[in-house]
Amino acid sequence: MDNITLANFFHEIADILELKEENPFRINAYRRAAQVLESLTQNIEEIAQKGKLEEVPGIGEGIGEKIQEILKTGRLRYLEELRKTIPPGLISMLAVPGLGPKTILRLYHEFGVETIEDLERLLPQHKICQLEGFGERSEEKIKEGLEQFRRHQKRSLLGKVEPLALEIVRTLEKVKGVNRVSLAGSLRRKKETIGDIDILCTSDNPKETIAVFCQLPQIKEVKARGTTKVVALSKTGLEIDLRVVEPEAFGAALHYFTGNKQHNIKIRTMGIKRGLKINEYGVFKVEGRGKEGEEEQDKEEAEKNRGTQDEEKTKEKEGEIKEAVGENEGEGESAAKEGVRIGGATEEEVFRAVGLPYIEPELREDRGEIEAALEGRLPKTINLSDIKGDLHCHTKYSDGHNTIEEVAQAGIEREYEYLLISDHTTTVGITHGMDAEKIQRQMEEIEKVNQRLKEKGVRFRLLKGVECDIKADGSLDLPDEILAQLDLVIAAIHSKFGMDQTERLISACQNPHVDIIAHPTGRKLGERDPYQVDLERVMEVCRKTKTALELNAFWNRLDLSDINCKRAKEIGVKVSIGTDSHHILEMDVMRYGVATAKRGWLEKEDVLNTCSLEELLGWVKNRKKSKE
DNA sequence: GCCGTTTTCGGCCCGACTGTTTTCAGTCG
Repeated sequence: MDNITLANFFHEIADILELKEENPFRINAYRRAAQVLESLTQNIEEIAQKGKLEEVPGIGEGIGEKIQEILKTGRLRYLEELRKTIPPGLISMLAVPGLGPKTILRLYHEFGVETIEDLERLLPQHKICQLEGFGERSEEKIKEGLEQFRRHQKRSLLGKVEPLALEIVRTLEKVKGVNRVSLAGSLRRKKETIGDIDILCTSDNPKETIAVFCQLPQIKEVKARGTTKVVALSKTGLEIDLRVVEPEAFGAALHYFTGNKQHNIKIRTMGIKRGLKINEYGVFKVEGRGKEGEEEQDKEEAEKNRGTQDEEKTKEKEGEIKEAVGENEGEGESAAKEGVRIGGATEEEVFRAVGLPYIEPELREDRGEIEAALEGRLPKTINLSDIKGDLHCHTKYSDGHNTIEEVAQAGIEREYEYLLISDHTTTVGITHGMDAEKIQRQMEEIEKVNQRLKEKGVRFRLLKGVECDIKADGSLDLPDEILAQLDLVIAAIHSKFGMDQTERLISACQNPHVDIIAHPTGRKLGERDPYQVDLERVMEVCRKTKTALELNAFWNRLDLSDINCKRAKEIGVKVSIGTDSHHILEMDVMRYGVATAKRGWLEKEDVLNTCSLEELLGWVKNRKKSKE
């Protein structure tokens, strides 16, 4: 059983327990176990076989036993019992923005609302606003939440969201009084899918900045607006959060809003052990923290309530507190800023405060980066500037838009040393791909272009290649004698996605001419799940045959995924980053590939196309020899 | 349910904003 399927058992338990208003820490334990399972590079089944389940952080005795049961029987009795205790539709309602367990349960008990459809039918009757504790606005908010849910059931893809986000960042940078602007959240971590856009800035005039932001042409509607924070909806229906912070808190806020949640919790917990309080306002030394500190906690409580308490009642208390924290703090922020500030202007200061070196945003997923940082074994991850060429490009010879000459020019503009022309073969019918005759013609044209560039003294070379289809029986779509003439051969699956692809991919790897397997799992984000394949076995064959696996940089694929990249590295398989571009403008998606490689902990030497041209051709030669 | 340089028991990150009520609960990130 794969880790994701297993993780879903625990997500479901957490969802149900949430609706049953169980102990939140217990819920979080299940949630955390699910997340840990999702980010493990090793198959949990192997770990279980070695009896090492409980060595996995977040998995203890209870969850360990449940995993064993699932692996053994494919079922979990505990979950099956749990399911009987609540109507199944309630779980899906948790996904509606603004609806939490309390509201869902209330609506269920008052009106028998069991599904999202029930809720949609109830809304026009205007009964919700008559409930105690609810009003016109609450009902309106539920309606808006439902609309947002319907519109945006799926998370958005990185490559679709990033351009809009950068456009807003650039606009904000020009606003008077704004000093620094940065993306935060999953967008900054370059996660393959994005829930919302988080933007952070510093400003001389926060009020004015917030006012300007709310008027931006990209904004359709403002959902919430305070003195430091705005929640808005873009015209594309995506949520955009803006936070305005003070310059001395920029690093702390950037770290905090970049996440992810588990990473933050670990950092803050490390802070607590050092007598520090870490929040979005900075790093603070708190006297008495880490010990009993009851007095401190009382004070904290009082502080928390300060901004909201009745002025008359708290006058006396307030006098004391103001003395303790200083007069000039903003309302409601004083509690957060309690203690002596020891850092927070930069993210480095936050990490340093807990004894860590800087950790890149792409690594902040609580996948062992904090432990690695502590032990001084953080990877020196790959950067876009390390990429020496694109190893997957299409031209007019199949379904690409540009000529060979144009593609070469685009490669030169990106300061590449080389670029692999890799058009489809004929089996991929709709692409009008290449047969043996057509590819001969293409090779001749590539030679001519290379010759012209050489004469002009341009240090750039087009490589002759192909994206050869792997047929259902594992054979390739071009004869070996043709493949032998090419500089590099990519092989990929484009049909019969229903079958198990393990043997099909393995036989392709074993062909002496195949250098790279493209988009190895066939997934299309938000469209198509990965096909059935035992990637572990394929990777093992790749290691033996020295075949590289592609990280397809196109944002709707990003295949290999970050976690699979990490696994490839562990097994010792090279990763080749290719854009699969069908238009020269698409060649810039390389940055999403590099970001995903970073998220997979890949270093320069793990990636094939960080090699110079000579090294690359040497690698091919050496690989061919070892396959013979 | 997990975990331990604060503990094998008793903690578990921390704050903003909204709506409805007037002191706080709910939700979100």
